[in-house]
Formats: sequence, C-alpha cells, structure tokens
Amino acid sequence: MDFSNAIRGIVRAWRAQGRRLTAPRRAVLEALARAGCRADARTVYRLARRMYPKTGLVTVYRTLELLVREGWAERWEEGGTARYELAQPHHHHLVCLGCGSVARWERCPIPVRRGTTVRGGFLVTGHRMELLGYCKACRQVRG
Amino acid sequence: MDFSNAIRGIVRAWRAQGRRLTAPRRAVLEALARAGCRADARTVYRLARRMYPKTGLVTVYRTLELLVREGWAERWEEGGTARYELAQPHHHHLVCLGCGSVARWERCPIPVRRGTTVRGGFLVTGHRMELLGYCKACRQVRG
DNA sequence: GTAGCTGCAAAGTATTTGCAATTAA
DNA sequence: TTAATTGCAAATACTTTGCAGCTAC
Repeated sequence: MDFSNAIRGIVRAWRAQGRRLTAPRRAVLEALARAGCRADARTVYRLARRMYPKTGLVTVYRTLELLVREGWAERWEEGGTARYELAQPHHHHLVCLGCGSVARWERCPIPVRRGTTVRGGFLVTGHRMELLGYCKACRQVRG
Repeated sequence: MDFSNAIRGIVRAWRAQGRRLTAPRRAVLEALARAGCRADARTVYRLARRMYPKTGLVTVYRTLELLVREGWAERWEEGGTARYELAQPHHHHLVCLGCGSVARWERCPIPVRRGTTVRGGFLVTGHRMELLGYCKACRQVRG
C-alpha cells in the first residue's frame, strides 16, 4: 500500500485551512501510513518517535482524532483500545477469531450505495464492514 | 422485538452446562433484552437493578462478557465504552453521524455466505456491518 | 456440602484536559 | 509577531482483579 498520495492530500488540505505543519504532525502522518491496518495510538507513537523523537503521546492522540474528525482516518475500537488507519482507498477487513489478526480486504461486496435512503428516511453516506472467521494459519492449527 | 425466546434458549443452555441461574444473572439477561441496541454496561446495570436491586456493576460486566464469549451477545465499542446487545435475530445497524443514534436494521445486504473462503484461505463464519449516514430528524435539521 | 457466583474495594489501562512554553507562518 | 500547537502532569473514565462471603444445586 502506498499512502503518499493520501498524505500529500492531507498536507495540502491542512495548508489551505491554515493549519500548521509541525514536525510531530508530519511524524504521526508518516507513522500512520507505515503502521498498516488498525494501529493503536502507542504503535503510531512508537513509529512517530523514530521520525521525530520528541513527539509526545498526547499529540499523537490529538492528531489522530483530528484526522478522524476530518474524514482522513477511521477509528475502530477493540478490547478497550482505539485503533486508527487511513481511510483511503476504501477497504474492509478480515478479522481472525483465532489469533485476532486483521487483514485488509480491498473488495467491497456491499450493494447499498451512498445517497440511498433506507428504513423510513435514513440517508446512507457510507458503511463499514468486517468479515469474521479464521485465517489460513488458524485453520491449519484447528484442523 | 421480543427476546423471550432468546432468553429461554440461554437459560436452557446454562442449565445444561451446569451454570447457576442466580437472581443477578436473570436480571442482567432481562435488562439486556429490554435495553435495545447497543446498551452500555451502566444502562444494563440500571435496568437490572430495577429487577434485582442488589445487582452489582461487576456482575453485570461479568455476565455480559460470558454472553459474548458464548455467542449469545455481541460487543461493540464506541467512544471508549463497550456496548452490548443480544445477537439474535441477525441484524445490522444504521448509525447517525449527526446525533449518534443507532437503529436496528433487520435486512442483510451482504452476499458473502458463511463457509465461503476468501483472499487466500480466510474462512468466513460471520460478519458485522453498519451503515453510516443521517437519520430523518438530523436530515431535517441540516436541510 | 461445595463449587460456582457475587460484590466490594483496589488496581490497571486508555484517553482527555489544564496550562505554560514553544514554534510555524 | 502571534495564534496554533505541543508536552507534561494530573484528572477522568471504563473495566478488570483479588478475595472473603454467599448460595444454587
């Protein structure tokens, strides 16, 4: 996955909004892109510090929340921990009930389109889905 | 929604397993059924105490986790809070991005069946989905 | 009778907030 | 210059755990 386009887009939008492009923010962006699917704040923090060691955990939280609020990132919660990832390109997840691993799945089998209205007036603007099951490795162990 | 069948099933299964049907557990079951979609532990606690006032919050947590572990209930996490609901009958959710309300949606538009294998060996046994958008009330306010 | 269950209080963990210092533009 | 941003430390919120007493079976 190459997220350089996504990052460029975010940087451009932030510039246009008058937001400041600080070193910690750049580090969090880069870290989020490298972290893969559903990284928790601590993971992003650890990666961000490689790029800018003075980055603080609080700034990681604040930057991630900013990205979610503006739609650049998605937030998932699992086991009492928030997890984040870049939203684009659209994708879903395969969640293994055996080992807990989460894999990216770029197909989208959901036929409900944006702009559709369902169940008495609910306007659909998006969706999120996960397929639950067992990954190859766990299936081999369980037989 | 009538959950009396679900509750009867749970009680029967617990009996068969040798689990004890204590007053707090009955209260939590009943409370969960009455609470509707995605009730947090405190809501279940409050309702359970109406039926059995000595119910403790810790027991609520423990009973809910037991139900999730055995597949009777589903756990969702939102905003740092775990939310629970009875899993049967199968349904999805309409989540309003305006007011945060969550409505039950009994249709299932997902064509990926249990038992299917996707993406190099991942065996699908279930799924969860939510449609994001705006409820009728919020659409009227936003115009 | 006895294992399983309960509830209190304490501990653990994740996340948010107040605020003075810092810094990008 | 100056308002946005940062990071520390403290506060908050949710959930889990240790353990002694209780109770369904």
